[in-house]
Amino acid sequence: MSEAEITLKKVFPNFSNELIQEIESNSNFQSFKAGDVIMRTGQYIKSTILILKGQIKIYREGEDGEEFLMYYLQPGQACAISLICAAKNQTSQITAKVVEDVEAVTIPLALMDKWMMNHRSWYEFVIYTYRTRFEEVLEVIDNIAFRAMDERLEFYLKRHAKACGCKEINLSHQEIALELNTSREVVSRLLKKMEQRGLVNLHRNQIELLM
Amino acid sequence: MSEAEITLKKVFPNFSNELIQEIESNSNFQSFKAGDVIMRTGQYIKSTILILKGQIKIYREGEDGEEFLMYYLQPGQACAISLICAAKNQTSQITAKVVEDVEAVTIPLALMDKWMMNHRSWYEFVIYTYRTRFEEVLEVIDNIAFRAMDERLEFYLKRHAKACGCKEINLSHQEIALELNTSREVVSRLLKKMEQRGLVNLHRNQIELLM
DNA sequence: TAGTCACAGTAACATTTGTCACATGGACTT
DNA sequence: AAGTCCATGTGACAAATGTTACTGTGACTA
Repeated sequence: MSEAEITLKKVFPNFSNELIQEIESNSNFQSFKAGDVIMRTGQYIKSTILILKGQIKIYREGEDGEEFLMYYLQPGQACAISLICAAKNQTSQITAKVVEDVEAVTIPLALMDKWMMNHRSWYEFVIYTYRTRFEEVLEVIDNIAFRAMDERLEFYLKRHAKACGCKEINLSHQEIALELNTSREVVSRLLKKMEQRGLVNLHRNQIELLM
Repeated sequence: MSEAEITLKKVFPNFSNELIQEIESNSNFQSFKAGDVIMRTGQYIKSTILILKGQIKIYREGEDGEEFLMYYLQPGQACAISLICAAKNQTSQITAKVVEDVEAVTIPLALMDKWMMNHRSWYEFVIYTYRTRFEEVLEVIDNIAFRAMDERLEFYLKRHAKACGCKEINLSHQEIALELNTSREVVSRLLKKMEQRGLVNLHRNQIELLM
């Protein structure tokens, strides 16, 4: 096995060996820097991306440039939207921005379709991806439909902590406000209340979760 | 061709003849009355449903019984969530309620999975369903994330008119409020403003769209 | 050291939305 | 006709959120 194949196997343990070989011989290994925008609303989707390392933020863009967080992509995952849209020659309805430097494999559209038929493990991966993302998006809807900003903020912080695997969140109030589509002042206000309730400790550019 | 096959072919023109035969010989034709709840949050999904006639409302349920409209299912469509969840033995995260009397075909889980591999037209149908529903859900997110209640109400009315194919919407303010997760008074207030702007005419139990 | 900048805190106010209370008016029943 | 629903209209107020304006503070730099 080549080194690339070993990496793939580690990050995507459910892929069959034949599939991994196909990926390795047909795809591009690429790197992206934090801050890069990989995909943008309205762009045509020509390929999908399998994440090997790093983190990508998927969000919906409002008319005035608001960013509304949908979910994070992490190693072992792929962008559900690109998997779906790729089926027909479609433009993206979301924006993908690199949060932590990323190493990834890009897979051309044509192959994906072929693999669905030929590789059971690819088919299962795609279905699994659809399902989990759909669920995640449903949860997002729950939050904005049924919950007030204070609960949404709590949910956001927990999700973020889970994504980075630690209790210290290094974001400014401004950045959080953007992702929740509210204003910095509101975030400050609510965080202050959370601090009074003993749920967080606030520092400069850092929020320490106590939950 | 049997009568059932002719109906299927008419409502699902893209299905291959072999697929239609398989559906006809393996599935149950069922009817549901308006008001029936076909699927409920937390229930196990054992089958999916292809709609032949009528209309079904898919919504998300809040903790206190709020109903938040996701989308409508119509003839020629299937529930994306059931297609997805069916892959693994999964509980439903949405509720499906019949709006207009429905005739439908229920398809057991096991067959769906088999057909994905054997029938190209089924595979394409499933992928298409995923994609369009995902897009619809993204639009819903846009609405609640970026828009205020007045815009959401307008959007809701337009969508409803489109679904029923007419300009008269026969819903009470109370029903609309439920689906937008707000209160009747707010809906009344906003509708009144819309009437003043010449966008609608208000009658008892009916809203006439002028847009 | 002084200046600058980004981040955070906060008071005051505006706006939107939710809630309560009550009125009106049509449709239907008795 | 009187009574009873139900849908709707509306004023008054409460609560949540958005906005404006200003302050303080730590970090960095000229």
